[in-house]
Amino acid sequence: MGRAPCCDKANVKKGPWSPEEDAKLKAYIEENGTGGNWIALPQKIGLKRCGKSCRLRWLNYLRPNIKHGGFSEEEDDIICSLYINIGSRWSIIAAQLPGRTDNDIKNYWNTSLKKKLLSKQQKEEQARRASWFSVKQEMKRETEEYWPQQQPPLMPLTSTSTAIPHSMNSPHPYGFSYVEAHPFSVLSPAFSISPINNTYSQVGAPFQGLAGFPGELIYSNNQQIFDGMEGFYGTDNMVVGSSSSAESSSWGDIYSLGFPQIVSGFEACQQSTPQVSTYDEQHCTWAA
DNA sequence: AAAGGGCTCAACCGCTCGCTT
DNA sequence: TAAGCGAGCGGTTGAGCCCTT
Repeated sequence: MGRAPCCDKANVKKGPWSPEEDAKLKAYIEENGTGGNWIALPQKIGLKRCGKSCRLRWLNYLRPNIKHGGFSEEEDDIICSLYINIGSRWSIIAAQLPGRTDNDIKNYWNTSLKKKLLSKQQKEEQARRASWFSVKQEMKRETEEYWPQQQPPLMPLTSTSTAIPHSMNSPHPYGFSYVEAHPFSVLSPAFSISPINNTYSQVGAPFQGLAGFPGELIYSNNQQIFDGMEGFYGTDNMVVGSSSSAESSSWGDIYSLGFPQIVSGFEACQQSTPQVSTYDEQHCTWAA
């Protein structure tokens, strides 16, 4: 058996509110308050409306000090920042913006702000890729110059690799990880370079690099990959590895603009059994 | 001037949460 | 403890407006 309806649907008016209805509702609430019972309220004032509809009308339109439209740059920044950190929790976001309703912010985000943010991120990502490309070339040069012949073939520096900045709580907060984006099903090795200390390490046994070559060698398990993204987007709430909710798919939309290979790769990775590459010292090769 | 496609935003729907009995 | 109920929330819809052709 389904849930009982909150009101008699047959005798309830729907659609836009008339000025008379607005006036009745506003006058009553200003004089008596809601009484903590929205369901009973329309009957008390003779409105053929659902209690939920009255509540919505009051909260989103009739309530004093409501601001409509004309969002400022500062408000945009607050909304974007909160959305990135907590997702579509509109009521929480609205609580940070006096005079704004959750419905208003939700509409504004869906119609304007999302597009604005995404285009901004695309531009920033283009600029970032351009600057990281030169760093990658420098790394390749240094690798070829310093790395001894007998060492493992550490990092296939190819056109598909991607650089990701570290988070502030990373051991090397000002460095970045270098991730081979494809294929993700075979977890590819990755570099993580730090200007802070000049040592190499790797997941599993420590790896002794050459003195003076700054960085560390890691393998791209999920944690390492998303360590960089976490710092980049300023969130520590992101649950990596859980993509079943609608919320996380919207996160994917945002993230994919910044790191399209990583998001698509991560999704592919989730669907496959993770494999860890190991180095065969005898044959000087990596094997999955 | 008219058509139609896109956009905005008020309102609805259905779900979850928390309180009460 | 479980069921019932209302409040609150986020997703979605659709009427009306605006802009382009």
